[in-house]
Amino acid sequence: MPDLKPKKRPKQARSRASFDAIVDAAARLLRERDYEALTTNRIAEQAGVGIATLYEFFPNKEAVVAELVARLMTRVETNMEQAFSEASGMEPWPAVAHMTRRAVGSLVDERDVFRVLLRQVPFVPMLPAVVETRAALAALSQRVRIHAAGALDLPMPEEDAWLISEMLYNAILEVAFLDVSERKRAELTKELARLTYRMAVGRDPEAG
Amino acid sequence: MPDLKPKKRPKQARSRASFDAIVDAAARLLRERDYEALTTNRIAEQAGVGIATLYEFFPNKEAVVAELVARLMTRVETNMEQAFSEASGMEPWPAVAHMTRRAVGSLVDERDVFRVLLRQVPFVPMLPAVVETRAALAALSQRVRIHAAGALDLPMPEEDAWLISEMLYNAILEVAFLDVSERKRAELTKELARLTYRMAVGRDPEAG
DNA sequence: ATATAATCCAAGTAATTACTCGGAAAACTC
DNA sequence: GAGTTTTCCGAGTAATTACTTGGATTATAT
Repeated sequence: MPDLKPKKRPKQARSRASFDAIVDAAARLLRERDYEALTTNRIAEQAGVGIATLYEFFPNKEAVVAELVARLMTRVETNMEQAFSEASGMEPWPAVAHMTRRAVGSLVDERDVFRVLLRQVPFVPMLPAVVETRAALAALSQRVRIHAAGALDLPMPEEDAWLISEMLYNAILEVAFLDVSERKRAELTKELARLTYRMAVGRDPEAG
Repeated sequence: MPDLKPKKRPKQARSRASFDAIVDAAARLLRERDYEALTTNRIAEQAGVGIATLYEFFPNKEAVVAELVARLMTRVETNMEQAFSEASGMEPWPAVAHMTRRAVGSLVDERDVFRVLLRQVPFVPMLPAVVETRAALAALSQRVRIHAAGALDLPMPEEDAWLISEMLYNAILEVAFLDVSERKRAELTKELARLTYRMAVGRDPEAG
């Protein structure tokens, strides 16, 4: 694995602009092409800086991608933490619906970038920012299961929570990546929350 | 998209061996390295044939990968069809458990290859063989839902079936990819089947 | 046996890649 | 304003890539 940290943080306003332009350019390129087409020379060109300027701040191509992922994920994390605290006062079913909605919502704007990063770039799913966000989803499903224990509890609490969070995570991605109207996406998101609740609790949220 | 069909099928035994050696070599390389490291020259070298021999049968690198995917997926499809017919006489819950077990089982042997192909190679998830197998999973979840209608039916049958199959598909992959004992994998697989049943039917398979 | 078709291949090519070099220009420090 | 640090960059490089060429070798057909 190559070094994924920027080799130098910009210290002046001018270079901070270059640094940001490089990261933004990488995102812009991923919006329109595959990861395969993402080259350092193209990033620099798109960013309007010389290729040597890119290597002034990043040790290699992967570090640029890692920085982009970090930026995207902090937005997602902020969103999720906020949603989590909002949901803390809710009943289990509205809480799950709310969290699911926010999770999908925090991905849709940049869905093309997320799709390439999370589904094509080998090292991205292993990045701390991504791993931590997935862990938060596992915590959520644990919490729902405890708060609203079903008629029959699940026999393997940890494993089931892990499975539920894996399924939820992947389905959130799929729903966010879909190219449908926002109305349709909202419907699918609600159904996804319902299915998650069914898994965790063992009965439908609208059942007696 | 490049042409994914082999440019020429081998007609003699000698060339059939070369053809197979090329596909096998690609699989062998993917077992140990990323897709990025899969090059035509390396494939030919691993296969013990000249690079020009590879291009005698395949128009490009992607066609080799597509042929490998086709071979891997026919084995999965055969497995699934057999499992499907076996499950046709069963009650819904044993049927789901059986199908899930077979799905995971048909991936584990080549999990390293499947992981790279399905999670890193952009065009593989769109290949007909893969799309068709996923469609079969959607049909399964539909069937379970109808056969064992829950206390409260799902409000959006098609969308819910799609969501369930997406979640099941991804979870099957995750469970198959895990590096755990076969005993642990069997436990996880059963729990996955249970969660799927909960989603589709709205109650636990062991509940009254 | 001869002609035809299938199979093989090592060396080579053109393009692309990630990344470096050597130094100029601009911005801070005192 | 002299000196120091930061920022910038385009030309260049070494390595790697997918793929071609031109022909040799082997099998099949008649």
